Amino acid sequence: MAVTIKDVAERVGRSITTVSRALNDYDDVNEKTRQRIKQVAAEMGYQPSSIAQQLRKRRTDTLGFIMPTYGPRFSDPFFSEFLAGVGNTAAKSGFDLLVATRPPGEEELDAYIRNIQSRRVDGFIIVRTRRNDPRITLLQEHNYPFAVFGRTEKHNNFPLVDENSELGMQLVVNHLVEQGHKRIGYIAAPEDLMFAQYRWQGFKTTLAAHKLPLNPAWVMRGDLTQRSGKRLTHQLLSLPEPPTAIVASNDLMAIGALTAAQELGLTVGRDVAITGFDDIPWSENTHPPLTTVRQPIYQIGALVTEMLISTIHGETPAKGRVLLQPSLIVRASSAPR
Amino acid sequence: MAVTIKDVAERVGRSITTVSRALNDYDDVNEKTRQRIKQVAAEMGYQPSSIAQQLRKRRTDTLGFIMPTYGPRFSDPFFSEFLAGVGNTAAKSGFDLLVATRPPGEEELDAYIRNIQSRRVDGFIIVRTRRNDPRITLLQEHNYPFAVFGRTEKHNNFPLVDENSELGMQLVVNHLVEQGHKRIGYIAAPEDLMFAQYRWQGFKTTLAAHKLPLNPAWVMRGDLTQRSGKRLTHQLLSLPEPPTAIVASNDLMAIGALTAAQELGLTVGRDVAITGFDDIPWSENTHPPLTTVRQPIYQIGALVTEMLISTIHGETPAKGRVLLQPSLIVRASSAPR
DNA sequence: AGTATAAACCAAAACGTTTTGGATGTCAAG
DNA sequence: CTTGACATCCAAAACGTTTTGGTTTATACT
Repeated sequence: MAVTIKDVAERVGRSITTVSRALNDYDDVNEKTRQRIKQVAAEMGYQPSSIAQQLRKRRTDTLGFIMPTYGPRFSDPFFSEFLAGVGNTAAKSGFDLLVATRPPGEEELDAYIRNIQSRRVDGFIIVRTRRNDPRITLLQEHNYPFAVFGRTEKHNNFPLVDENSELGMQLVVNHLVEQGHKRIGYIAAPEDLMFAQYRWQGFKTTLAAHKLPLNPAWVMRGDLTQRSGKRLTHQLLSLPEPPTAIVASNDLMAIGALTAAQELGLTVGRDVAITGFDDIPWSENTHPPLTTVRQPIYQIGALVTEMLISTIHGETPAKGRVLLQPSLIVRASSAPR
Repeated sequence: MAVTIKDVAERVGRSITTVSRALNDYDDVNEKTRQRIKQVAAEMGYQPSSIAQQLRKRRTDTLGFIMPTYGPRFSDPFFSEFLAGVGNTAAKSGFDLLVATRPPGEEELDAYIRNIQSRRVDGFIIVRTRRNDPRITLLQEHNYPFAVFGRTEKHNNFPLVDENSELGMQLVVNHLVEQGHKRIGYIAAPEDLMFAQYRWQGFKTTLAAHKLPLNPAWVMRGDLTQRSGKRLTHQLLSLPEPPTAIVASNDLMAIGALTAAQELGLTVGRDVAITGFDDIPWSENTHPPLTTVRQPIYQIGALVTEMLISTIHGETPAKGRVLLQPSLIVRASSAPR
């Protein structure tokens, strides 16, 4: 068995109380004793049992992150970067990270309930908010700390970070209009995802601001994968009067769109413009490179984690609601006509 | 505060012992009492405190996974897929997953030590083995359960999964030779990574089997990123007598190589062949699509997790050492000449 | 000498479980 | 009426900490 505080206490001939207090730098222990205790503890390789500590301190110093995964071969570049942001920030504040992967739905919610009721973590990080998000409802009912990436329709009396998607889309549409495009199509994200709404709003509004028509036939809805981007683009470009530019609501679908356009013998950037949203690393190296909107995922992960830790500590986070400004990355997929 | 076993006990007018035994289906409690206890527990939303359970049971039912991350904007498609395999398998056996992100080195090893000494997890999952891997040394010294993805040079008396990289490279080289290539270059991975060795071995051996020359000038060493793949390919193709095919030891570098070749005005697949290794999702959609070797990352993650859980349970895993057979995926980047 | 003050230490309680080793009551058999 | 056997229950210990509320001893001050 591992070495416990009792072993150390016996070794130095002091009580476990004194050992504990020495190691935690209380000032009611003699300096010499403290030195000796610290030395012996180090020699013996003593580390307090985190479990016993958690039980006694009534906190776990652990954050929960349940990743919504779609399908088994799940490989979303979003998550590894976000995870790095969360993990590094948590570690900096002495927090551990408990990660699980669940498809959205009942199983997912069960995981939340069990983790709450068994007090396994001190709080949760929520990503990819959905309409009427059941995770948020649940956590609020239980009065459990959490922080969110992605706006919601509810009263936001909880810490939240989001990108300004409307602005992002506005930048995209403005850019396309500058390039002379007048027939602009759109590939939307699944309706229940909150960001789908905001991006769509931004698109629609900006189009209207330019007094450009919004042909319903030019609007498709995909499931965020390349495959669906490709399929829908095939449809769009086969219309009698196809759009000259296609705005996809994420990079993966835009990349699928690139493929589709090329399969139809079109040169992207000249015959048709295609744009994405997210700026995943891949987008820099597509053919042609993809015009897109950059979201600083790593920083968002870090920020949302800081906010969660503040609320766990009982502080109201300095900023309760942050809207980050995205930037347009212009690349060859929307080159001047 | 959350509801404890004591609350349930008081509510049903039984001792906490009886409640505990009822919920755990011991047979020394009256069937009626059990029913009632279970019902009340459910109504009250009682879940045993996982921490108290862990303390008492002397196990955490938690696996540790410390991801070696290079640099802050870290986004390796390998990890999200692997993580999904690990996470889902762990959940199936009732294990949680504690994830951390550390750059290889001292900090990383510290994290292992602390987690071991504070008995935070029951075992570790190790990936991307390195030469003389200090993580393995450490875990063996402490006699701590772990399972590994990637072979090592030590006696393997621990569970281990790897792909047969030699075979993978053999398939690649055979394929290129069939296409008539005689001058084949190589972009190696960092020397301290074990898989770098095996892939290099496979390459070298197969070349020799075909009695083909191995010009030292055609061998470069990269750091697994696109950037280095691109840079090194520039160098390779600028040689007075450049190779006609370039074998990269992972997909990301191969993708960098594609870019470099195109920048030099070459048509990949016709003027020069380029191959990768891993078959990340991206590789299917490069221009041209990348010939590569498929590793079933998700399954590997699942398998290595099963093995770890077996060893934690004190069983010797059914198969202590698994070598998976990769398959060659031929795409246009190595089209017939 | 007596008393207040400070320094150094510690026993015991508490956190919420599971498990050990009975205790109690009932019923049937002798 | 006694004895066993069985069913049902439970008090207490243990897991390894931290914290509370002390006690003891030495020192300084009247």
